[in-house]
Amino acid sequence: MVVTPRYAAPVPEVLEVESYRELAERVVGSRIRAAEADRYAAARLVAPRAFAQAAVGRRVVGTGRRGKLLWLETDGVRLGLRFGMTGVLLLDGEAGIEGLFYGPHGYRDEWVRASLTLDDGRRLILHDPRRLGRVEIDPSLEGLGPDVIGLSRADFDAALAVRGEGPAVKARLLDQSMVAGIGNLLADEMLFRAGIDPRTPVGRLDVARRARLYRALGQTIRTLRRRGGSHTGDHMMARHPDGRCPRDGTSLAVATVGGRTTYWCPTHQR
DNA sequence: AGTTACACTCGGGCGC
DNA sequence: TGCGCCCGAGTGTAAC
Repeated sequence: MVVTPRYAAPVPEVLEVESYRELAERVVGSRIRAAEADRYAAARLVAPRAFAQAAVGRRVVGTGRRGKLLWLETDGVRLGLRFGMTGVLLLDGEAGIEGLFYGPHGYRDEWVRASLTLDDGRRLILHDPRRLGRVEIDPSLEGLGPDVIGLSRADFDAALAVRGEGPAVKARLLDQSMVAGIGNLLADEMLFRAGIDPRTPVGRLDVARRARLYRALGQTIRTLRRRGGSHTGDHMMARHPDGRCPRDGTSLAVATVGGRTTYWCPTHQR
């Protein structure tokens, strides 16, 4: 009954949101017959009623994504969707295709925070146990850097440019205004693969380490996308208090870096 | 400039 | 089996 994205990981980072976008592509061409958003999903960005008014009657003509922000392009407005920590996009009632929901929290009707009902009866759903997902009308792309998928070396270098030491490299990777889409898990995984201490000030990364990080970024995106999401990294299984480095067996260090819980290997990440 | 704290919000894991 | 405490993978703002 419910059609799911290719993957619904514990937390939506860019890979998950991209799979939500692919799912949303299925409604391109349909007209929105009804729209709902609860006061949380619409919080501070738009009144629930205003969201419905803006959406109803529009035809979906395309989809777009920058980092973790997804939108539906319509013949009038752009409808933005953010997924917070636990949001998943679902498509309900697609004829002939039966999906099962294997998301991290299962499915409950009361976790539907916003929905768009299409003229053919299908329903696009923002399902979110915690209420940190949001809907938005004409979301601004200001404040979002270039998308991490397919990021060029030039854009990567620009994102890492600093005067002086700058912030910890992990903080910079998580800064959505510099590169859009990297979340905590992807950041730790790419630093793990590159062999770089997440606390290293960006300005202290030499040319060789920048090159390694750029390569690791591309590898991480490609590999985890193929495996099925941002939680499928090599580093993931060791993300617990007594985790050991899958590469050399060292006990992982854990600390807050860039405001997020960070695990790294003190032996090979320097 | 950069880091930290906290707020949001609530499921899930853990300890008792 | 039940209850309460604590954490947090996303974002935004304020304060140090």
